[in-house]
Amino acid sequence: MHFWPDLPDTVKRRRKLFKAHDVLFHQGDRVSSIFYLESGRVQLVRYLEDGSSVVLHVAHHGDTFAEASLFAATYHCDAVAEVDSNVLAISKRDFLSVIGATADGALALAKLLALQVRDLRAKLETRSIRSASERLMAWLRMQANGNPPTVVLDRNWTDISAEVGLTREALYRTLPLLQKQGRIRRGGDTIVLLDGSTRSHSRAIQKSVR
Amino acid sequence: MHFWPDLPDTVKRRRKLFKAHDVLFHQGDRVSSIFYLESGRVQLVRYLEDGSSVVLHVAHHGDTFAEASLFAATYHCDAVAEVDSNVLAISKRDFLSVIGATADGALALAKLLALQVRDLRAKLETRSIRSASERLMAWLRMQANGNPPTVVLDRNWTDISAEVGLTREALYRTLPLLQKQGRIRRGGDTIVLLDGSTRSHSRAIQKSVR
DNA sequence: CGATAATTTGATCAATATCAAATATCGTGG
DNA sequence: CCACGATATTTGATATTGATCAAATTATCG
Repeated sequence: MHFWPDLPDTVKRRRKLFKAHDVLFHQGDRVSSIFYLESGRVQLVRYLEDGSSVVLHVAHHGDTFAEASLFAATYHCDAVAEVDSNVLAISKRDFLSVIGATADGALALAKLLALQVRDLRAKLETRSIRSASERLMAWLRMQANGNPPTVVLDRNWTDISAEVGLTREALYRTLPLLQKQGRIRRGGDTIVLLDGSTRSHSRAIQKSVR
Repeated sequence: MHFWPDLPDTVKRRRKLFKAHDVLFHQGDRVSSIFYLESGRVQLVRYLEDGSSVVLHVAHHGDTFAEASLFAATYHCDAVAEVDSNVLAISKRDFLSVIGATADGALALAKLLALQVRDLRAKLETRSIRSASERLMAWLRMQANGNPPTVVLDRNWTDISAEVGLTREALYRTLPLLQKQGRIRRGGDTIVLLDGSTRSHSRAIQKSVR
C-alpha cells in the first residue's frame, strides 16, 4: 500500500494543496495523474447533468485514488476535496513505466485494486438492504472494528447519508431509533454497536435482499 | 474477464459441485483457490466479531469471485451456495505463479481489477437513482452497446430485477411504461434504447436523483 | 402433456422522499 | 470574547412510490 510514496525518483510527483471544495480533476479530463492523499479527504463524485451528485468513493489520508483511471484515457468522475487536502499527483506515464517494469510492481498494483473491489462490493451489497435501520446498521458494521464493534466518525452525517444511500432526514431519524432499540450507543463522534445477535440481523437481511 | 478460462493448462482447475447451503470456504480458511461460477449462485457473507453478519456479494453464473483474496492469506468471508452450484476452483498458487511471472501478466490482472472497480462504481451510482424507470434506464445504458444502443439479455428479468435493485413486480411494471413512453423497444430478449437525446435524459434524471 | 418456472396484472400499505422550518454548532473576523 | 453567517442537525407534515401479498396467465422443458 505504501509503495506509492516509495516510488523511485524517476517517477515525477507534484505536491499540490487543495482547499475544501476545490476540484482536482473533472470527469472527461485526460488522465495524466493518479493521486496519493497525504492529508485531508477527497470525494470521487459523479455529477449528473442536473448538478446532483453521487459519491463514488471517499479517499482518506494515506489512500491512493484514481488508480482505476490508469488504464483509461479519461477520468470517469470528478475529484473534489471535502476539506483542505494535500495530495501527491503522480505522473501516469512515469508510474506505469516503473510499475509495469517488474512483475512485483504490477502485482502490488493488482493487490491494491483487489482491495478496492472488495470494498466496493461491500458497499453495493449494503445498498440492497431496503430498510433504513438495517442499511445503516450494515454500513456501521462495515466501518466498525474492535470489540464491541465501534465506529469513529471522521465526517458529518450529511456526507454519510449520501454514502449510505438515504436522505439526511431519514438518517437523522433512524439514528435515535436505533438508539432507542438499544442497537447502538452514541457518544460524540463514536458509535458503539450493541447488536450482538446474528439472528435478528440475518432475518432482516433476508427480508431486504432478494 | 474471459481471461480466466483462457489460462494455460499448467494452471490446475477442479470442477466442483455444491448443493444449496453448502459452504465453499469459511472466513479464516487458508486461500487456496479463486473461483469461476459456471452455474448457480454463491453468497459471500461476512461475520463480524459480535456474531452479526453482512452479505458482501452474490456471485451469479459467469462471475469470478474471491479474486480479491488472491492477495490475502485467508478468506475474509464465508462463501455459501444459495442454490446448487457448479464452480471451477482455480489454484491460487498456480494462477499467481503464471500471472505473476511477467509484468505483462500482472498488469493484465491489474487492468481486469481496475475495470471491475469502474464497473462496481458505476453500479453503485446506478443504485443511487431512486426512480424505478430511471434506474432501469441507467442499468440498460450500462449494458448496452452499438448504435442504436441495444441490450441482449442473457438471463431472465427476475434475476435482473435483483441486480437493478427492484422487485420483479416493479420491474415488470416499469418495462411497458418505458415502452409506452417510447424510451425503449422490446423484441424477444433484445431491448433497443431510443433515449437518444441527452436533453430528455438529463431532465428525467433530474426528477429521479436528489 | 403435465409440471415447473417466468411473466403479468391487481389491490393495498408502509416506508422513505420531499418540502419546510427551527435549532444548534462551528468558524471567522472584529 | 462576541457577533454573525454558514453549515449541520433536528423535528414536522404530507405525498409518492415501490414493496408486498395474491393470483392468473403464459412459456418452457422433460
